[in-house]
Amino acid sequence: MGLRERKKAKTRAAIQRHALRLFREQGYGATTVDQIAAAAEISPSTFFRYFATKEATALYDPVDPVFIEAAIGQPAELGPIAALRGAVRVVLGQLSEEEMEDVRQRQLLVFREPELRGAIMDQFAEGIDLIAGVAARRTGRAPDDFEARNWAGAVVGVLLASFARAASDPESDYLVALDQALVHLEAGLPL
Amino acid sequence: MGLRERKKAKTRAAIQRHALRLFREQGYGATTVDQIAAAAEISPSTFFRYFATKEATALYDPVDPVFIEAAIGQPAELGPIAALRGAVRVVLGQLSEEEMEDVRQRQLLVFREPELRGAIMDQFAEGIDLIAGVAARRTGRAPDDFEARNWAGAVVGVLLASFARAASDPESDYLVALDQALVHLEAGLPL
DNA sequence: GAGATTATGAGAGCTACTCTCATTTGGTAG
DNA sequence: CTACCAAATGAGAGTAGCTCTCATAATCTC
Repeated sequence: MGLRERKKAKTRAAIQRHALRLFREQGYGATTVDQIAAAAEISPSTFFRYFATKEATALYDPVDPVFIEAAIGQPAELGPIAALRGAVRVVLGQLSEEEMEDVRQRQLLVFREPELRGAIMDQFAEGIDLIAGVAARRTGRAPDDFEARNWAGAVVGVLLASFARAASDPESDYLVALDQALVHLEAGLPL
Repeated sequence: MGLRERKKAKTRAAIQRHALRLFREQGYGATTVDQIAAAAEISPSTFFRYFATKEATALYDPVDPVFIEAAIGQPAELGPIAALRGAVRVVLGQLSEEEMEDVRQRQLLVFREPELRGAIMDQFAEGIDLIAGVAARRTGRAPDDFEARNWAGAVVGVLLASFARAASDPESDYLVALDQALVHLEAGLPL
């Protein structure tokens, strides 16, 4: 990696770090792009070269692709839910205490700020596609199989409910809740 | 209802009608609030007195509250999924051909435009609360019961997946797909 | 019909975001 | 080391969503 690439990565990280700090300190809406740019010591023009929107600074999550990899890499004999649970365990196990906290902070922020909540949707729409794909492959179905997509919708919905709950109750251990949610789903969601 | 109220309702409807028409004709992003205001023959200021955001003109759905009413009003002996399916049947049965088409058009629009897709999230977050509440009442649980909320998350996720599918495949009969999705969910989502 | 409410329009102002162009900086070939 | 090319940056102008204020006009109440 040349100097150029390293500098870009550093600039990107600095923008996000300052952005998240400012969001936490003074709220998302009250923070302007100009403030973020000033804090990161770049021009406002440059800000938009790194992040297409202000939202994106809060939404960009380097963990996501890693998680998908892990889900695909789970042993083939596992059912799709077991594979997801395994992936969660593997990925979160690799994160340092500090990284975990960053992930959690960003999730809470995104779920609490109405302006950001909206943007989750796109990620979840992608999530359905990805999870349906993983499930279809594991059960030998076509990638656009109706039941696989339906199932993926339920998985994403369940995760969503867990995140929403975690955001409104910061005390809860959201990893435990998330795992319970998947177990309940695996059992066919009895009520 | 006095003249004032009637006029307001008419203005509101006119704004939405013109907005949706313009969105369809030239796309959501390419339509400015000024254009909508001009088409509805009001000032741009007045536009924002009726709709807080441009998005809201596309999202406001008079059918939603009716649907919740119908779900609550279903016979008590039905399971929660059966109650939802019944509510869908009842509500859509009451709509005229034209109203159905309006509802469908707006749903497609919202799911197709990335800028709008985001805003669905808030509605779905509310949806989880509402559906969890209905389910909890029907099964004699606390309103914030973990499993009821988890189940509601799955329901919402499944609906989401159906809508997304319908938006990308306009030929499909999305009412049938929606019902199938609920049946599959009721069966515990076997894969 | 007079006075209190409420809806409206005009316009100024803020901020997210886009685009263009000149300048600087990093990589590379001779 | 120099000369050149490509990429990164900053400055600034412009668009559009959205807010706020204030004056005017329409509706409601008595």
